[in-house]
Amino acid sequence: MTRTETLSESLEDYLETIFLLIREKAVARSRDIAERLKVSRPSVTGALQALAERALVNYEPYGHVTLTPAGEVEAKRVVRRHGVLKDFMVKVLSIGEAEADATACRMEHAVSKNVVDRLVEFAEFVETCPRAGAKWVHGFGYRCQEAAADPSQQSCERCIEQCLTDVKKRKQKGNKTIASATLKDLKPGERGQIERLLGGGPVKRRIADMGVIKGSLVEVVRVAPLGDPIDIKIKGYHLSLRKEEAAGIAVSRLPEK
Amino acid sequence: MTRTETLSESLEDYLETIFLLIREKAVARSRDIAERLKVSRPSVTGALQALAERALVNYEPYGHVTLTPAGEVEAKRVVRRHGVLKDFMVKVLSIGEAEADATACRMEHAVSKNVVDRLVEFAEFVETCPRAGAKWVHGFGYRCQEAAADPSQQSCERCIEQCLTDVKKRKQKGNKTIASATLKDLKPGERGQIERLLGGGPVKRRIADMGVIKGSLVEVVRVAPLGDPIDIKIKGYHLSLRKEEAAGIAVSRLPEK
DNA sequence: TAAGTATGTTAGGCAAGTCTAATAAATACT
DNA sequence: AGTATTTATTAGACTTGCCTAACATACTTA
Repeated sequence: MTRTETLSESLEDYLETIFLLIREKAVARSRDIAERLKVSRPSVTGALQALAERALVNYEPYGHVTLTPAGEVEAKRVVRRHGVLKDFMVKVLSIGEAEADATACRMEHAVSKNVVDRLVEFAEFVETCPRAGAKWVHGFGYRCQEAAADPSQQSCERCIEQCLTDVKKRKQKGNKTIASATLKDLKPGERGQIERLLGGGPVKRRIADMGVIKGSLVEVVRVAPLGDPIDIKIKGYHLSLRKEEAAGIAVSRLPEK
Repeated sequence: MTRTETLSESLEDYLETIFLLIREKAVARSRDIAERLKVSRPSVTGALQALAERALVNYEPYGHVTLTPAGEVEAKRVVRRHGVLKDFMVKVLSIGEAEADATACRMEHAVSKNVVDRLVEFAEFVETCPRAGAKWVHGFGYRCQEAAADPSQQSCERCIEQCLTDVKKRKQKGNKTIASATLKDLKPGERGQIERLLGGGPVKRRIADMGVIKGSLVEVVRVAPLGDPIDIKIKGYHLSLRKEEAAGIAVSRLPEK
């Protein structure tokens, strides 16, 4: 009668790894899990049994491992936390990929949904607001030391003026392009800001459930060979859309980072 | 022959708690440690023994617990990580005190010095750069939604213009005040930006060791009754300065958050 | 100063998570 | 098809970190 409601860090790791392996290689073999997690094979077996007991994976000895619906939900939550933390470290804090990944692995067990959401919002804000923007963020170590070194803060003034002209430019250009682009038109790696959700089908519900509002950032992760389905990332969530669905989401393109 | 080099999360927690208790109440009693950490008394004894084995605390049965120099160094590192993470969540992410504290408790074991340092730099940058600033950060959930809702981005433009005039104002006022203030003049809670380190004594070395440069943020945490010593926070480190030492650090006052 | 109470320690047990060594099943290769 | 090899599992041991119960020491105060 081992009825543990909370998932230990260790089990979260296993669940995450299983999810990612299934994504990547279609099946999650015990061997691969052990390798990724740097543990012995028997440890994996033990974890699998524990996860099965909690009804998060379908497991039987020597059989294939799959996630139950509940397990998938849980795994996605962990994966999202990991991704958000890593993204934040890489894009905002300018930490190297490898270190960000390793740190995210350890941090992902510690943060609540609330903190993750704030992190996403903040990162979006920083990358979106013309007063900040990706360039500003990446220069944070340099530009403002310069400003501090110069008490008259000339450089800050210049910097802000530059920003102001950027906004004006964007404003002019913006009015032309905004109406035309939809999510379907973006290429992998491109990012956009949501303008409107046309057609109120289940898609609208699905992404509205994630707290997506007008102005939220969306990134196209992958587009399948025939343009269908389209893999997107919104607010740290991954989502798969059919081509027609993506066509119903009006976005304005965002400049590459 | 238990020679473990790395400190477990659990032991880090004990070390941190001991350090804080000594700070607050002069002595760390087993009872209080147990209460803070929500563990039983025997668990504390066990942890104390483990820490003593690692030469981080001076411990003998029924005796007072003190930190060894090595233990103090380690404890300070943990405390700093905790403080930096919490500060970031509270000040930048606008997370509530309680949740930020609890989350920091769990995250503090996961982040490397590098990440902590970047976090500090970024938070300082955000709070210092006139293009961002505390007000901007706190409004991040609101101001830019407004901007996004309005494709012509009028509000952003206004916002930036406001920022520009702020800089001009600060520039005028700044030239008068900068020269006069030193760290000794700040009251608890006030923050300033380091202008110069006058006199090259050991203090200069001590704080220069922490990566403090011209422009770094400094916050006065506590001033003892007679103005000596002064407790300050720099780059997430806590430091105690004598009055004369503080007088040798020229700062420009920063507006309250 | 001699109970009586608060505080700290030892002993012993339990759960989680890991390991190695040995065994069983599945897959691959003549 | 039958052996070889790879892959997965069981068994058993160890560590960490926690607990409760019982015992030991230190402090308090009548």
